[in-house]
Amino acid sequence: MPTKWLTDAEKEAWTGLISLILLLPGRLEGPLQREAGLTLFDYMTLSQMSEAPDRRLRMSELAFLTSGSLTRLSNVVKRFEQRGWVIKYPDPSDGRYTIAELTASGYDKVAEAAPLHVEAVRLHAIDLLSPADQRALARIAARLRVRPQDVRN
Amino acid sequence: MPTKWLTDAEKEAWTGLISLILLLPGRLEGPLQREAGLTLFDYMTLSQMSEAPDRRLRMSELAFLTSGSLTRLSNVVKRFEQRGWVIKYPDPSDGRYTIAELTASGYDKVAEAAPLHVEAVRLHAIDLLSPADQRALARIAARLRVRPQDVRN
DNA sequence: CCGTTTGACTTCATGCTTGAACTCATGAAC
DNA sequence: GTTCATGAGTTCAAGCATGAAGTCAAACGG
Repeated sequence: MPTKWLTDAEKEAWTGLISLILLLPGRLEGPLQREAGLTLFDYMTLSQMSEAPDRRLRMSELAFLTSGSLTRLSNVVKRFEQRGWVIKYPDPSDGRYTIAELTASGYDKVAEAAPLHVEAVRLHAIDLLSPADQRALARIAARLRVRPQDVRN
Repeated sequence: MPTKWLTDAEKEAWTGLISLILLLPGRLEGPLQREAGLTLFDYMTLSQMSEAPDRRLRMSELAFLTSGSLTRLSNVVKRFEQRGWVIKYPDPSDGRYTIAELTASGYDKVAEAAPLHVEAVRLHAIDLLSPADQRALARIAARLRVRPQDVRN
């Protein structure tokens, strides 16, 4: 079964997408890493917790919201727990779930890191795009977030 | 100097971009990793070499083309060399540069991996987007590739 | 009840990535 | 010429990510 190759237009979208994927993580993570000692994924995790009701979420919901695997999240939250930013406990209503809750110290950390992140996002992305580009980007991302069925990975 | 926060429209572009960055690498890398033992960055590196004149490039050009750091590239190319996919030698015209050249065996490897990659790109990206989306994506990526000055990282 | 299944985590070994600190070739300054 | 400065590339240690295999709690079937 020969795979259908890409047309020129598709190829341009492809190269663009790949370069975004390879380039932006480093650019967006740099300031967070240097000045707050956080990875981008760390920041997104803390940020999602800080916006949740009572600043807590089930691990599996958090994994979904951060687009990460449960394995990855488990490791990250373990490190947070060791630094005192998060506490973990079984969900009282169903012991199969684990709840991760942001501590006051964890909240302080997000608040410290947020301006660094916003500034980096402006510098490397938002401020380089027109409003129409921004709408297109949001639309494109929404379409790609939907994962096709029949996929293992 | 307080950082300017994001408007709602900017925030949607931002969340979209972040989710792309966190989600797509894993999806695009899965098939390559499972069936060819390559990372996405590995594949892009081999692919760039295979398309270059005489299938060879200076390390620093290759780093630029793959959007990677020289450190990263050096490690990756060292592994390629050990597997016999690449040979390295100093540029005869200027000993400060190092040239990395794809071997026949390395070319075979790219040829083997290419259909896996194209299929994954179709499944997870291209085929989910309209032609207008594809044009927008290429345009957006082109704008973001331009790195702002005054940046360390 | 008791075994089985399901799904939510956790752990661990392995491999990759990163920044800091090197080495080395060349061109420039004196 | 000798010393410096520059920039390419490498190495190393530390930390992070991943998939496979494990644990454990609740639901389900008989």
